[in-house]
Amino acid sequence: MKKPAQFETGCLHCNVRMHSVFNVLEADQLNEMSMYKSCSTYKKGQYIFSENGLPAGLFCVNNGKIKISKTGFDGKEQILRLAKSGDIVGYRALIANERYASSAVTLEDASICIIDKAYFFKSLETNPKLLFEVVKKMSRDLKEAEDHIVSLSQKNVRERMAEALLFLKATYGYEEDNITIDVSLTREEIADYVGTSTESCIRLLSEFNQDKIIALKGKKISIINLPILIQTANIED
Amino acid sequence: MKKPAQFETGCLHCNVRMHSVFNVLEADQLNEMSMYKSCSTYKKGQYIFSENGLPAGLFCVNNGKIKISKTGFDGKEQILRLAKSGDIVGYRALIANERYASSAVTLEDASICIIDKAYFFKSLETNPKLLFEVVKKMSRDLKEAEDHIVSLSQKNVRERMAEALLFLKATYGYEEDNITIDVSLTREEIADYVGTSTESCIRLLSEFNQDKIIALKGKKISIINLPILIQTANIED
DNA sequence: GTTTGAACATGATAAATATCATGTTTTGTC
DNA sequence: GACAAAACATGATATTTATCATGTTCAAAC
Repeated sequence: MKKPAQFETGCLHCNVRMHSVFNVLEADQLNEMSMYKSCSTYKKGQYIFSENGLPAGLFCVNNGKIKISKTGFDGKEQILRLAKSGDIVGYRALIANERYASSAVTLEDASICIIDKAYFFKSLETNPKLLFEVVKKMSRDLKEAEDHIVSLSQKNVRERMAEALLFLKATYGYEEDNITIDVSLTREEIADYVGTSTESCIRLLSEFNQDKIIALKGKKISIINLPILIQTANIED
Repeated sequence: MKKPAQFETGCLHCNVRMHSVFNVLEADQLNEMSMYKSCSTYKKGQYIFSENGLPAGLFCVNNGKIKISKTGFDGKEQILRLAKSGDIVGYRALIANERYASSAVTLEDASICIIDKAYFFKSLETNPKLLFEVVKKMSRDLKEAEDHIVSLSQKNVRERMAEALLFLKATYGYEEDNITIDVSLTREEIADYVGTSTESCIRLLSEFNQDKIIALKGKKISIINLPILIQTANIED
């Protein structure tokens, strides 16, 4: 695997800063942080960190899409979460002072910064607002995980598949055409999120396609009939 | 449902304080907190809070066992977490300033304190150590939830059932006999944690019983052959 | 102590989904 | 552009697990 290439921009001028936990920092704090961060570009499919590794800092996605997954006992992957520009990645293990319990891999070429561990901890201590931002992020992730548990436990594969497509749409949004989900995942990756076999995933996508709920073009999925998709997902509330 | 009875003890003399997030507080802080908390006793089966309710404060379990669960779209319950003496309950919604996404119900008679919301927030702001304790608790819950996701997604019911028994043992420990898990759950509740039907749960427990992995006496479950149970759970690492 | 509903139990059956097998298409690389 | 490998696709089959049906045991309330 290639070594990530380096690039540097000051945090003050970071284009995604306002959509990240660092939106609460002042200009001087951002300038200080720039001295303790380094940025790298990653090719599609590269590992940002892997299960069991020791956190050296906090990753912040500048650009690109990331999957956070965990390998089950038989080698099968489970995608736990997805990240995009402005998201912090690998924060749980860092804060808990543990080894990584999951891996992060780029879904496309990406540029990602890493903020030095010691500096980040110092920032958290001296800046309660920042800590609170991280807490809010963790709170969202926990809620999402718990919803995923209920879904895996109580819904059938068809419902979960519809839910997964809605989740992808909510996470990455549409392309310019306003119907195509702006991410390319393999059928296997979708299956690894839904918690099913690759074959079942393929079959269900084909069915949705035939039923004119979605349209397929390679790895790109367009949502043709959103109301029916929502209905298929059996969303409560 | 009966109204919980009141009782009060100073937080400074609370017997479970050192096993809670409040272990980082000083004597004067604990005395102050006593003025903003009230304690109640709950009968088995009473709701502490329910889905969609508004948090009025932080619950802290003084004594008793609690299940935190979420109702799926068809009314089926999913147990997300279990709590015991010293645990805080309902903290996620409180901190995120949201309505409860789950319900908490006592599994046995319990005494539970509630700390005033405004005071708790003030404490978090003025005491980073306390906030950090809450963060660590949330971090553990998130990790547990993610492990649960992998388990639900990749393990069969038999493996998950074995895992659930190990989880119950890890959470509540043994009774004086050193083999009986110190909690009484109905078969339905166990099924609601495992993510299976009540019938399958009953069948599997009977099997484990016949295979001399566990022993059943009413709702009490004793672990007879721990190594085999661990093996059945297919724990990685 | 009797009653009554909940919890427990077990067999039979149906449904959902995984697995296996095999073939086609797409994609990336030399 | 040829080639190899990965990804996609689909049918057949096996397995797992839920559901339905029915009966028994247990426990709380009067």
